[in-house]
Amino acid sequence: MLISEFAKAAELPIDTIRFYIAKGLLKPDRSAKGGSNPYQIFKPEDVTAARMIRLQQTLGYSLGEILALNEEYRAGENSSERTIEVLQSQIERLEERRAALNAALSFLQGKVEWIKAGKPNEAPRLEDYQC
Amino acid sequence: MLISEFAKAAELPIDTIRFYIAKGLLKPDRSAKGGSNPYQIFKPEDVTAARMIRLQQTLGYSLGEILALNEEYRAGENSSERTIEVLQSQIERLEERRAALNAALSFLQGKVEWIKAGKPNEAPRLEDYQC
DNA sequence: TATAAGTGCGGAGTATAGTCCATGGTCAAG
DNA sequence: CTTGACCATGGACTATACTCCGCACTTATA
Repeated sequence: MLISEFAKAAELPIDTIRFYIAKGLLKPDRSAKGGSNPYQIFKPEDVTAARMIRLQQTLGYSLGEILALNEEYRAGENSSERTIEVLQSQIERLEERRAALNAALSFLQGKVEWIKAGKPNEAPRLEDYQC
Repeated sequence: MLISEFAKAAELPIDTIRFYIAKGLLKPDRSAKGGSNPYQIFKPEDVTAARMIRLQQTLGYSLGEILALNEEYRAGENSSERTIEVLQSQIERLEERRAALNAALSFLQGKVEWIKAGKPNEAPRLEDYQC
């Protein structure tokens, strides 16, 4: 897969892909086909990797953190215990984020209920939700 | 409340507070006490507003979006129907975000299970989760 | 072999979100 | 009335994450 095809598959601009390559987040093969090809070749796994990067971004990680997490993950790949540790720490961080998100949702839903009920005395207060 | 006290209450650097004021995200009173005071005066509600901004940030909104959302909210404050519409759209966006987050969690937890189970043939694939 | 389309690379430019600093004004205590 | 702590403003600076541009090279097609 050449970069333009990969860009379509990953739904990312080519420039962004090159930026990720420069940052070390993506590592397409160079010179496949016996060294005659000067272009970067992408595998289907790279599409998954790109999707993972975007997912991690929406979860609030910077590209630097994503690189560190993914390298940490790769480093622990030969030890299942270490891999599980890495995954668990990522899961914990996501669970914290989910808790904050749920608190925000409760807060907003509480506001809706409060308005629908004809504004009884007390409006929901942000401080009452652990956001 | 003067800015240094507010900074402690909101747990934000003074410079960041000033930055938010410049962006229109916070609007402390100017010249309270009969115009004799040239300083910005913060109310407890401003602390709540600051917390809300940080919460919205962790949920992935940019300061520009937060400003727009909050102004939209204020604009609809005289109409409870409009207010509910605004809140509902914010709630929907948060629910989408929660769905993506839950998908990511399932994916990571699936990976842990897969490793713990001694790596049966199929690893969980990101594409199987709507992230 | 010309020509268009695609690729790689370096470097400049942009947007966002702060962060730091110098200057100068204000205020309360001594 | 001076001193020290606090405050406001403008402008410069930083980091992150792109985004765009120009140039040179490659490859497929006519």
